[in-house]
Amino acid sequence: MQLNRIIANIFRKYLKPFGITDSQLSILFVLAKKSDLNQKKLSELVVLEKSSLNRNLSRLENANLISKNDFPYINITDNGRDLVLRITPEWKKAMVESEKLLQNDGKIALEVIMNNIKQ
Amino acid sequence: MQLNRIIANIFRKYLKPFGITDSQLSILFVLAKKSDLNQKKLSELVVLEKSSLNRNLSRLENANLISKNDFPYINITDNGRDLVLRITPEWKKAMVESEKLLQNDGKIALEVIMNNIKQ
DNA sequence: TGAAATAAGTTGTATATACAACTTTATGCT
DNA sequence: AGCATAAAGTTGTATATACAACTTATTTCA
Repeated sequence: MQLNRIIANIFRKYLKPFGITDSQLSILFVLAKKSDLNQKKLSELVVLEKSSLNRNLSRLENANLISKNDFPYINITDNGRDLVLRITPEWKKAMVESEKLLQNDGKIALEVIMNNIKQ
Repeated sequence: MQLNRIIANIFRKYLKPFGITDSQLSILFVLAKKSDLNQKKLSELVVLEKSSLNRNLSRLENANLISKNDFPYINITDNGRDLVLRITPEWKKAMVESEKLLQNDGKIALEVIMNNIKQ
């Protein structure tokens, strides 16, 4: 559980300059790939309770990163796509830093999965 | 990051009947091993910001699981040791469930993110 | 087609966390 | 010893989350 907090702190550090949280970035990543998802589907994809998702969507809408205009479907805005592009390098840095930590704690199952995906 | 939430939810589910959070359990685990730690040391061991630790200690003290009597050192109470013994089986269940999820769903969730990065 | 039932979306509330500011305690130095 | 400085501990504040209750939208079926 400590690892959860450590990794969360790492991501927070890298994402703070963009005024966005890791949950919100996850949402943008998904929306960048798929359009016309409703909140139910989105909440399953990003594994956020529906009320938490709903509030994150409000924040993202206020920041003009997503649009609720075509209810009930949620779509990313051009602004949102632009942010995803700009933020990805920082996100990668957070990943690298997290992976280093995970490797140090070799007993953690997470590491196995991360390595698998890295191929 | 989704994995963080999934795992946190699993632990919350198993620990809820005991009225304790995963952070608080981490603290008890450490205190069961080592005595006479001050808050500074403890916060490093459990990787909790000092104010978060401080508030968790207040909660644990209210529940009579730890004692602040020999300031500045924190010690677990007999009550606390007893809880650790009773809670450990449930904690293990949470670990098993977490590991299963990591193997089944974690990979898929991470692939979604990795695909977004490739673009 | 329209009412009942179900699902999706939103809001209310409590809790946990981090950062920053503040207070208290400990340390160092003359 | 006593003052200044640093460290540890506490409190103030904002944010994110989950669960529960509530509202709105959709589906089902007679």
